[in-house]
Amino acid sequence: MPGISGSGGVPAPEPGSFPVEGLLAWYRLHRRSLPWRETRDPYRVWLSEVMLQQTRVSTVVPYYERFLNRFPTVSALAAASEEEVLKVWENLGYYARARQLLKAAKIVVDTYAGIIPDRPEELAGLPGVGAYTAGAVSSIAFGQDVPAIDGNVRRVLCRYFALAGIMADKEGLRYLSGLLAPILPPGRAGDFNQALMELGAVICLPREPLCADCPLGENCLARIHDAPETFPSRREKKKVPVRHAVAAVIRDPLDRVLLVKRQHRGLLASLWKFPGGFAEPGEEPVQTLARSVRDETGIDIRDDVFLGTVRHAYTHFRLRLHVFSCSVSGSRQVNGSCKDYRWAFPGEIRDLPLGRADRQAADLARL
DNA sequence: AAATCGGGGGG
DNA sequence: CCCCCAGATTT
Repeated sequence: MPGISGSGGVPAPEPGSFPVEGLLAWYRLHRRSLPWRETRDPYRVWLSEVMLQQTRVSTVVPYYERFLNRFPTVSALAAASEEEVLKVWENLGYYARARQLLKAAKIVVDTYAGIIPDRPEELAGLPGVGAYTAGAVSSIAFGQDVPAIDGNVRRVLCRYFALAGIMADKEGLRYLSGLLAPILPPGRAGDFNQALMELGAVICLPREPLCADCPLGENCLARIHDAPETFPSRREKKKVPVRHAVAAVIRDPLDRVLLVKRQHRGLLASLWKFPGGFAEPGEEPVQTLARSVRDETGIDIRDDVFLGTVRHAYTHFRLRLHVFSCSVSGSRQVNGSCKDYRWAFPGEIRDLPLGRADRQAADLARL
């Protein structure tokens, strides 16, 4: 069991002392008005929770509106193509969410008769729905008495109960879940969960918590210890490497440009890209250009002109994408191993889903 | 348990 | 530059 740092003469926390009513009252008064709070439609709640995974509220709002405008119901989504969904998702990141959401929508339509299940165990069986999302949808849309522990809730609980450790692994989350179980107000778990998240988002901030305005007040053990910002403990930071890659804007005589579709798994899966790839150790960009384009497409290029370098930060590496314009030397026939490709006009490129870096490369090439 | 998977906003 | 965000999945 994860340790509780109840040293220093501070009494161990009593779950019974948790000011549930105070928190709920604060939430009723201060809750932000957000699009997904105007409804209890399970599809809309589900969509919001998936979009909000590792993504800020302010970022999600416009995507949420646009997505619902395009796919108003789970059956409308289930009938969509992956490329349509990815295009609407473009620049929101973590594109596996979009592909899994589409898969899950098809499952709901095909095996649940279009009815989104209400129990967390069944929800968690859907692609892209983990413990948090299952609890959130179940409690918010269906009023089930289950917890939903996201990063905000984890931080609030770690502080209130002065819990040592990171508490982000399965064991830690199970412990927090056990802590919440006796606190959850029956029939109001949806509001309670959202209240905890809202508190983490606007009061119990990671760096500088606004303790003076906190409805949990003097009961918070981290505040009593006078060190709320030290909970939960942080992961060690690993330094991220810089990786170099090239992108080839290859034009044909009709002024179309060659695009290839990425693999269905891995980074930016199923999005489109310009031909090219990562540099081998010690390789110069021009060499990378010729080699990676030939490897990927079978095409030999000529007349390469350097257009510029796009810098982009991913979670576990930083990218420097060197962009070149060029034309085909010899046959325009694309390799059989390159499954999905197309010669696209600039107008068509704008309608295909691209990652941020490739989109910037397109801008550099004035496409 | 650790790595992977995006992108943007704020300090 | 750094950090973190309504996490899930794979290795």
